[in-house]
Amino acid sequence: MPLDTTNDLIRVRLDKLAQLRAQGLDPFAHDRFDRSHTTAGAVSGFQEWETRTASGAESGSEPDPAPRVCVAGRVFAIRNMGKALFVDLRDESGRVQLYFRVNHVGAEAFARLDLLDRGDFLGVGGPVFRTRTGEVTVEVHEFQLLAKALRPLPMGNLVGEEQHGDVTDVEFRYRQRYADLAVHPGVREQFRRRSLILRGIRDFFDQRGYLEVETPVLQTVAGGAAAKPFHTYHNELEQDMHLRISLELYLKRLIVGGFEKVYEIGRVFRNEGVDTEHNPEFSLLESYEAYVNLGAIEALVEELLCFLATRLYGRPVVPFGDEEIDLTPPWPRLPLLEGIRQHTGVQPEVFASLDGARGVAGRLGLNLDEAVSVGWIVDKIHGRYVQPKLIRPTFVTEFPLEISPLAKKIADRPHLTHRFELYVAGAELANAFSELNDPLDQRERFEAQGAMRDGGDEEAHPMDEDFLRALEYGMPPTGGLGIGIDRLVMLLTNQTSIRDVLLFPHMRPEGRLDTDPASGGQGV
RNA sequence: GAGCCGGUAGCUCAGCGGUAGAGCAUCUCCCUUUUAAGGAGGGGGCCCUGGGUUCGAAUCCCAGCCGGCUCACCA
Repeated sequence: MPLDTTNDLIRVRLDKLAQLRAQGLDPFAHDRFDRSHTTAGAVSGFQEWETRTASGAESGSEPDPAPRVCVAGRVFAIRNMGKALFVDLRDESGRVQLYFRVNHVGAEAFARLDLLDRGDFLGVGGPVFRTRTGEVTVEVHEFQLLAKALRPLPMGNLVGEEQHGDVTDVEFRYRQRYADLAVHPGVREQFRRRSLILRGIRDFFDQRGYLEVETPVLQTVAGGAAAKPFHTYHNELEQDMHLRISLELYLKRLIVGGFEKVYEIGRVFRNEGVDTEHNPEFSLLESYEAYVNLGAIEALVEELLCFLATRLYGRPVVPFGDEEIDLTPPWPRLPLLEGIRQHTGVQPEVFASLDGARGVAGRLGLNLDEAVSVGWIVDKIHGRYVQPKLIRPTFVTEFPLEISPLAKKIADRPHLTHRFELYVAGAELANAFSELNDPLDQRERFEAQGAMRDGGDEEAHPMDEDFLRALEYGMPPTGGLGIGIDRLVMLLTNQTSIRDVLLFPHMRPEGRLDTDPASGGQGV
């Protein structure tokens, strides 16, 4: 939305900017400000000086002068007392109060403070003292306006750590995250924790000798998951391309190539709906390790979650609403059909035939339009009746073959696969297989998926000849893991909406922001 | 995709057929250590958009846009 110069609040700010420039004081001309302290550092430094001089007075030694500081930040509140003026200044570290007085800065400079607005960036210098009301405060002797805010920030009143009359409109906060972040230290903290989790994941895998790699985002065959891809086009090559929907197939190519432990944290794109648990682009962690089976991957996930929770909370327990979830291993293993038996009373034998499965699905009130296979039905029943009950971490195991085209068969029950999905807090958090490394079997699976694709299943796995060629060179037995990072961050930070763990969640375009397509304004 | 709820000043919200409101913010004036908020006075609106009903619509009706929640689906 272009700057509305008819708006009073904005016009006043533009006017003040013009006045500053007329005085040769363009705030946007500054390209640096040397800080001696952060705001929090200025306060703590002063408090240390206080205790030092208090003990110095007891021993009768000469007192140090009060510390002088240079601090910079955004102005959050201005309290004008006539010939004195107080400002709340905030930076990333916290806040400090500023005290301006005519005879400290001079009448001319003091008058210039009329041109200061909430939201402006200010750099100041002067000694620190404690006011009569006990607040540690910088007595400003010099100041520079470092940048002007032409728009008023969406904030209510702020005094100390309290904030009143805050912006609560979630649409505003997601669309204008910059303003949300500027005004809400708690939101910045949320994303700092996300970063900490990412750092933790890397530390975890690096400590275990895994190699972090990067694989293509632009692909001609987008596979490795059941999802619809985004389409794009390479002009020069005149080639249709897809954005990747998973990392799987390229990472397994690397296992073929002789890397024995690899992982990637990457953005993937799925052309599907948007809600509190889904964003069209999201971050996925996948790891592959040669010569290990599913049991090793279970142990790996148990360790990873405990490691991350302990980093954040000091113990392997995460908050969940007003309660807590204990992540201490071992976590229970629950075969898929056993979970369904426990929560619906339907016996596993019923799923021996498609007709039996369809009958149960109908009785349970499921929409059968797409019920093309037993596996599909089992998955739906699980999603609806079992998954929401799995609050404590649970490995659901023994997935049907037809919904697991990349997982090894269980030798004595070839309709099932060596696969688990991890559920915590009623949400799927991880998906892992003993990776199918038999290229002949893999080709049959792809062909079966192709038949489903021909049958109208847009999410059936596409044939990938290059991947098959890689398997044909030989891939060792391998354990693979996938974890949705955003869901993981939601779990670890007790958030119920994926938008609150994404800095810039996907939103429909704002009507009036629409640019002329001919001018090429909007990307993607 | 369906149902329900919402969109009014920079922010938070009230108003729900009869001149567009409040608090904070903003502007002017007074005040040299204030603390959500000293005192006095002033300005500020495409009431989401487009149709309709009506003497008259922010308010009622229809369609649409954007968002939230629930459900269906995908991680």
